[in-house]
Amino acid sequence: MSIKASNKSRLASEIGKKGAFANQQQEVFLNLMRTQALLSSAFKQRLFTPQGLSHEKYNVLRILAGEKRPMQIYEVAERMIAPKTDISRLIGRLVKAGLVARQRCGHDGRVVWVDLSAKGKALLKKLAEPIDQLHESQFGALSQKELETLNRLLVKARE
Amino acid sequence: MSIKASNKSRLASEIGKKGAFANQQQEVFLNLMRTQALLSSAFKQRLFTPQGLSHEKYNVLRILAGEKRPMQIYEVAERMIAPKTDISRLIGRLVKAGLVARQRCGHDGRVVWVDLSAKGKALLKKLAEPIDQLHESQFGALSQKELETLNRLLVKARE
DNA sequence: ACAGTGTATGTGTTGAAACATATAAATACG
DNA sequence: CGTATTTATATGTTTCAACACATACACTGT
Repeated sequence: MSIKASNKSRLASEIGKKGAFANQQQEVFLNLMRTQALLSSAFKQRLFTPQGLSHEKYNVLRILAGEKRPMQIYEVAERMIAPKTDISRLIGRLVKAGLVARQRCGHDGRVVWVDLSAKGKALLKKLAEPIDQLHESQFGALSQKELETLNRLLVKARE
Repeated sequence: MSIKASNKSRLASEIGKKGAFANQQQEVFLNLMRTQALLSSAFKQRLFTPQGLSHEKYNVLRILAGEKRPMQIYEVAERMIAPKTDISRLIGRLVKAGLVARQRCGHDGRVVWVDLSAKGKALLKKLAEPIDQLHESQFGALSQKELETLNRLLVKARE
């Protein structure tokens, strides 16, 4: 990447004030930010806020539901969309909302197990269909092939 | 989209617990969230936080720099990546940091003009090259054609 | 002129994000 | 064994975000 990068940068600076590549990359970056903001705010407004959820709260629930077992707090933190140092208080808020249960481990006094409560499971069940519908309304215009391409390029940009 | 959507939803529910389309769309959605979080946090950590900037502050500066003229506060708000109701305090923080100047309009007492200060311009100039480099490190692995495709699909998902 | 409506900006308040730092338990190691 | 280090969770503090609401001015029609 380094050679390629320096070539591009040099080329960019030859082309003009801001090179073609820099502009295109910036355009993709802004586009990514905008699309993420729009799609995620639709989730927040239509589904999460009405249920007293935030993106982060929902993500904890989703992770626990996917794992189908109690998890340690740090495991949940590792799987969050964005790295989360402040997980204890987030779990605390979910406990307060009655959506997860928190229990100290007997063997290892450091460990806290977290699991979905019945209320948490019920909420996820209630949200499942609306979530699919919202995804469909957001991505329905993209063909399966386009979705695969988008997936591939998004992963590539992360690496 | 509505017919297509309902077909897909029906098909999805025929396939199983969660249909193939719903899963693929969810995967793209999570992928988008993750990639956005990763790329934007790199900007924050490497470039913005060291300069006392946030994404939102930087975006105001970027918008003003692009426009090359004083703008009204609401105009800035409209162009932010995410809709911003709480713009006054954001501008206030930028004024406090000396990065923009705020001036009441004579004719229309409601209007406030905002413009980059010399310090704000200098900061943007200082950041320009590192920003291009970071973009290059983030998107350098994608060909120009791939960037075009990614752009197109991201826009399509917004519509 | 003036009441009503629309527009532009500001603020009060609550909750959450970020970051450093703290506690507390387990493990490693001499 | 006792001390250091690592691991797991919690908290203190500051800053920011969100939402509703408030102010302040301009315009419109009568």
